[in-house]
Amino acid sequence: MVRAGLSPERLTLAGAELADEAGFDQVTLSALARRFDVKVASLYSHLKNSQELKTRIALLALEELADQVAHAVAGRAGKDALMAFANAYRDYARAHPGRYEAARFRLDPQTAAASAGVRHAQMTRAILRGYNLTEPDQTHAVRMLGSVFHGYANLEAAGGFSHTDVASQESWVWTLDSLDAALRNRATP
Amino acid sequence: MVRAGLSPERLTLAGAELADEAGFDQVTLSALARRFDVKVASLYSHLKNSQELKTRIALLALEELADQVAHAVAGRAGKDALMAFANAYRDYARAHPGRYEAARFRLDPQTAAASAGVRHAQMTRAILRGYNLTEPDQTHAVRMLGSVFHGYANLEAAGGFSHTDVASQESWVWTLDSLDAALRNRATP
DNA sequence: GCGTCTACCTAAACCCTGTAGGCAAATCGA
DNA sequence: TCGATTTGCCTACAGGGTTTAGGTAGACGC
Repeated sequence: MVRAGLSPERLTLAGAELADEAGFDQVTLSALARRFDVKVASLYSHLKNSQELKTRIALLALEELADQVAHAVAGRAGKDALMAFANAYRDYARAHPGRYEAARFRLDPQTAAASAGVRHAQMTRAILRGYNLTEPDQTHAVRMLGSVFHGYANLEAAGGFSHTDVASQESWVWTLDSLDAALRNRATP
Repeated sequence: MVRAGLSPERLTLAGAELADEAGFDQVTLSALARRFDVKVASLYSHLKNSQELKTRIALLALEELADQVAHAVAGRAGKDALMAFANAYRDYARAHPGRYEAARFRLDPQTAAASAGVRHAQMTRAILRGYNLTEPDQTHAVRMLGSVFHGYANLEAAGGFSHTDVASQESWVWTLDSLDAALRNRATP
C-alpha cells in the first residue's frame, strides 16, 4: 500500500483547483478523494470535515486575492490606485471563479477576523487616502466600493452581462470612472 | 389515506418560506416533504426534480421583486425614482433573504428570457430616463447600478457591514447620493 | 530490530436525490 | 350511480455524499 502523501495543504490546493474547474459547490470530499485515488474516509485524518475544507479554500482565496491586490496597488495613488485595485479584484474573479466564490464563503467571526479579509479592508481604506475623505465618509466609501466590485464580479460571473453586445470591459471602465468622479466630489477641501 | 393536497404552486411557496427561514441551500425535497408530512417520492408527481423546485422559487422571487420595485417606482422620476428603486430592492433582500438568494439562482437562458428578470432590466432603464443618458452609457449605468444594489445586498446579508459602528443605513443613503451625483454628471446636456 | 505512531483502509449509519411500480382516492362518462 | 380512468401518495430500492468506529500496514524513533 503506497501512501498518497496527503496533507491539509495539498487537499486545500486541490480543492481550490477543483472549485475553479467545476464550481465551489462541486467541491466535495468525495470528489477530492477520487482525485487523489484514495478512499473518502482517509481524508478525515487531515480535515475535520467538509466544512473545514471549504473554510481553508476560502482562506486561501482571500490570501491570494489580498496578495494580488497589494501587488497591483503598490506605488500607486489616487485614481491610478483605484483602477489597479479594482482590476486586480475583477481579474482574480475571472481567472479563478471557484476560488472567488470561495472567498465569499461565510466564515465564523473569529476565523474571519484572523483572515486576510482584514487586509482587504485596510487596503481599501489605503486607496481612499488619495481622496481625502473623513470619517464616516470613508467607511461609506469602503462599503460602496466593496459593493460595486463584488456586485460586478458576481453579475459578470453569472453571465448577466452577455446579453447585449456592449462589451463588459467598457462598462467596467465607465463604472470606475464614475466612481472616481463621485469620490473626488466627496473630498473635503 | 388522506391526500395532502400538494401542487407545484404550494410546494414552491413552501420552498420560498423555507429558504427565508433556513437559507436557499437548505431547500431540499426532503425538507419540503417533511414540512408537508409526506414521503419524498410523492413530490416527484408535482416537480420534475429538485432543480425545478429551485427554478420555480427563483421565478417567484423575481416576480415578487419586480412587483415591489414597480410599485415603489410608480409615479416617481429622477433621484426620487432611483432611491425608491434601490430601497425596494434592498428591502426585499432584507425581508426575504432566502428568496433574494433564489432570485440570483442561475437560470438557463430560455427560462431567464421568459422570467421577470426582463422587467427588472426594463425598469432599470426606465429609471435612467431621468438622467438623459445615451447609449452605450445607459447600458453601462444599468450594469453599474445592478452591481451596486446586488453587491450591497449581498455584503449586507453576509454580515459584512456589522463590524464597525457606522450604521448600514447611512452608508446606503450615502452610496445612493453618490450614484445620483455620478449619473447626473454623465447626462448629455 | 522493536515498538509506536499514523496514513490509509473497510464497514456501516445517515441523509438527499431519483426511478419503478402499486394501491386507493378522486373524477368523469354513461 | 356505478364502472373506468386518472392521479396522488405510497413502498422499495439504487446511487452518491458525509461522517464515525475500528483495523492494518508502512514510516519512524530508539
